[in-house]
Amino acid sequence: MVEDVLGLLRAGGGRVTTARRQLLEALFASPGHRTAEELAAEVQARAPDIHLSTIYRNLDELERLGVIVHTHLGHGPAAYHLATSAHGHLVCERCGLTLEAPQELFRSLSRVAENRFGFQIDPRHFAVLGRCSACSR
Amino acid sequence: MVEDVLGLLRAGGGRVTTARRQLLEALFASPGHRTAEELAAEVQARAPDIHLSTIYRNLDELERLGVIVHTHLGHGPAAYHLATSAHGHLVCERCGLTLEAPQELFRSLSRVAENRFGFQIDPRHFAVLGRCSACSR
DNA sequence: GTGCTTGCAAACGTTTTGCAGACTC
DNA sequence: GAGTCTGCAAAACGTTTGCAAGCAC
Repeated sequence: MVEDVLGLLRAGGGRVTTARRQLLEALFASPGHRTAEELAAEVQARAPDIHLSTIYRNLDELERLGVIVHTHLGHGPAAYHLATSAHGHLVCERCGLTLEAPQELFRSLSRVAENRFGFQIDPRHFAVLGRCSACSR
Repeated sequence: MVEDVLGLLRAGGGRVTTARRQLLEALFASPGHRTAEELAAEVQARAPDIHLSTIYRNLDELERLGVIVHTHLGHGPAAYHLATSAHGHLVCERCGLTLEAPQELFRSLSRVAENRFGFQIDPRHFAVLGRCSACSR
C-alpha cells in the first residue's frame, strides 16, 4: 500500500525519498487522526533529520493526490488521515471528545442540501461541534 | 438594541466604553458575517485609535454574554455575527460561496446524532463544506 | 479612588515560504 | 545533468497576552 502510493508519486514525475516513505509508513501504520506535529514525531523516531516543513509539504502533496484528507476538529491543528477511512466527526466543544460519524449519518442533510441548494456537502472536512452526552447534562 | 447590550455589560460590573459602543454599533448595523479585522476597520472609521486586540477582547466578552457567535467558514479568520441571526453555513471549497442554511436543514442530522450518540449538535460553529451547484458540475 | 479597560508591543501556535545544497532519476 | 526535494531560518497568519497608563463608575 505504501508502495502503491510511491508508484503514484513516481508516475507524476515525483521522487521517492526517505521523508515520503517514512511519512506514508506512519500514515498507514495506524488509522487514527494525527496532526502534522504528531506525524513528524513518529517519522523523526526513525529519521531524526526530517523537518516539520517537509512533513507539511508532503501532506499537501498527498492530499493533492487524494491519498489523505485533513479535517478540522475544532480550534487548533488539523488532523490528517487516509482518504480510504473517510468519515465525519462529532466533536464536543466542552470536553473535546471526538466521535467518528459514518457518512451515512449525513445522508439526509446531504439530500436536503442537494435539493434545496444544489449543494454537494462533504461532511469530512469540518467537524460538527456540539455537546457529548456527558457534557449536555 | 445596542443600549440593551450595554446595560447587560453594566449589570455584570462592566464598563461602557467607546470601543464597546462602536463595536456593537457595527455589529448591529449589518446582519452579515464579518471578521475581527473587518469589524476593526468599521470601528476605526469612527474611532481610529481602537486597537484590533481590543476588538478581539470585546468579541470574546460579547460571545460569553451570548450576544454574538463566531463561525469558521473555512480556512482563515473566524466570522462573527449576532446570536439572534443564528444559522448554519454551507461553504463551497472551490469558489468560497457561502450559503446560509436555516437550522431546520440540520434537524434530521440532529435527531440521529442524538439517538445514536446522545450528541447534541450545534450546526452553527463550523460550516459544512462541499461544492456549490456551479462548481460541482 | 478602585478596578475594569485600553493601547501597544510582543508572543503565541500553526502553517507557509525563500533559498542554497542534496538527492533521485 | 536536470530538475525535484530537503533542511533551515524566517515569515506569515490569526489570535492571545503582559504590562503600564487611562478611563468609567
